[in-house]
Amino acid sequence: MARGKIQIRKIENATNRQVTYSKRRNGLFKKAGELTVLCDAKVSIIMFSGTGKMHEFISPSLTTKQVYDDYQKSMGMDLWKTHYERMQENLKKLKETNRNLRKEIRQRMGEQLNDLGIDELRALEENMENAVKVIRDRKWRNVQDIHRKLLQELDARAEDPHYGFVDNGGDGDYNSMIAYANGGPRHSGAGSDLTTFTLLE
Amino acid sequence: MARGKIQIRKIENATNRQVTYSKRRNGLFKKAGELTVLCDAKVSIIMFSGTGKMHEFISPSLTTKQVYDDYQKSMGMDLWKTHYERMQENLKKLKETNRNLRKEIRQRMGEQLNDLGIDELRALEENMENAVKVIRDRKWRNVQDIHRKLLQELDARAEDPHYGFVDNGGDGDYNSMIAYANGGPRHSGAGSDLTTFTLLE
DNA sequence: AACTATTTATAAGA
DNA sequence: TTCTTATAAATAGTT
Repeated sequence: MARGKIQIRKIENATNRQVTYSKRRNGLFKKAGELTVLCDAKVSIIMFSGTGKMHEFISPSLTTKQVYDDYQKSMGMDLWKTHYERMQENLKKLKETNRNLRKEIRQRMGEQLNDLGIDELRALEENMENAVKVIRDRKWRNVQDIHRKLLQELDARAEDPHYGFVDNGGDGDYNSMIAYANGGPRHSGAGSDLTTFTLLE
Repeated sequence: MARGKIQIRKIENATNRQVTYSKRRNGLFKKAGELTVLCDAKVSIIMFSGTGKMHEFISPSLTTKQVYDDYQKSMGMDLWKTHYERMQENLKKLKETNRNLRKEIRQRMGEQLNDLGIDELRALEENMENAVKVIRDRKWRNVQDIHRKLLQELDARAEDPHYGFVDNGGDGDYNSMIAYANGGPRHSGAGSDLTTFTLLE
């Protein structure tokens, strides 16, 4: 467009190409600025040179992110936004659920009972008593399993001439095992060894 | 830029403004296309007219999303990605926590005890027995509150000549209240009225 | 949408 | 990079 017409095809000389890029970039941005003012329009230009350098134009009082969000809305492809919003809702629900679960556990530990009416207290008591029965029963079944295995072990030793059968005075593995299952060494103080049931953070 | 110079300020006549927008938009896009070819560059233009209509230019073999992703990378302002990733991690943690809380509640209801060893079973049993005591105690304090209020009410009636004192045969409010608190009408079947303690979805 | 007088952009050279 | 300038291109106002 001056001192001779040029063909619109890639400029082979790298230096010329770079110079032309620079000049025309300025021209483009100037035009974009004029368009913004003359026609009350919003323009965003992002460009990368052949060497990867980035340049941008953005109409005053706008941000590129804003333009891109509007662009997505305009395209109906605000995929990202809906995804994001759905996620945020999900997060809120999960936190709420979490609070409720923690509250229920606290109540089942005998704390924070103020919110409960008498009906609810009675229902909770009954439910927990039943559960304790189940747990106690399970505990005893465990003990019996251990007992049975222990006897088998002892039988095996008795039948195997490799092992000598030793009577250690009635306080052998079996009895101590039962004692342990039935209570074991109690810890002092209010703190329990209930590590499994510590509230999670 | 022809038939007279113009000032670069908003064109007041709406029709003229619209026409100029259209013409200059074409000019801008043409320049962008030439720049793309001549300089081996990548250009993305997004623009909105004053009336909100969107138009875009994008160098061939590119997508606008691609350009904006590159833009973010170039700016180091991967605002969304970190935000998004943080959110996703948060979500994962909450779900995990939730699973653990549910499991603990199930165990406290006497279900899913298989994962527990004998020590844990014993600790759980003890913990729950203590909790049941607290709950039972709280229940009785509630009953006593109700009792006390009832007596006050009856006293008030007795002292107020407006109310006649009626002996309804020993099965009045007080006794039925106590009976209710102490067990009340039981529901048949396995289903309980434990609505408060239903696991949340 | 076309025309065209002018203004503007810019290629090549310094 | 910037300046210069001849010339190509864009476009404001008009039809």
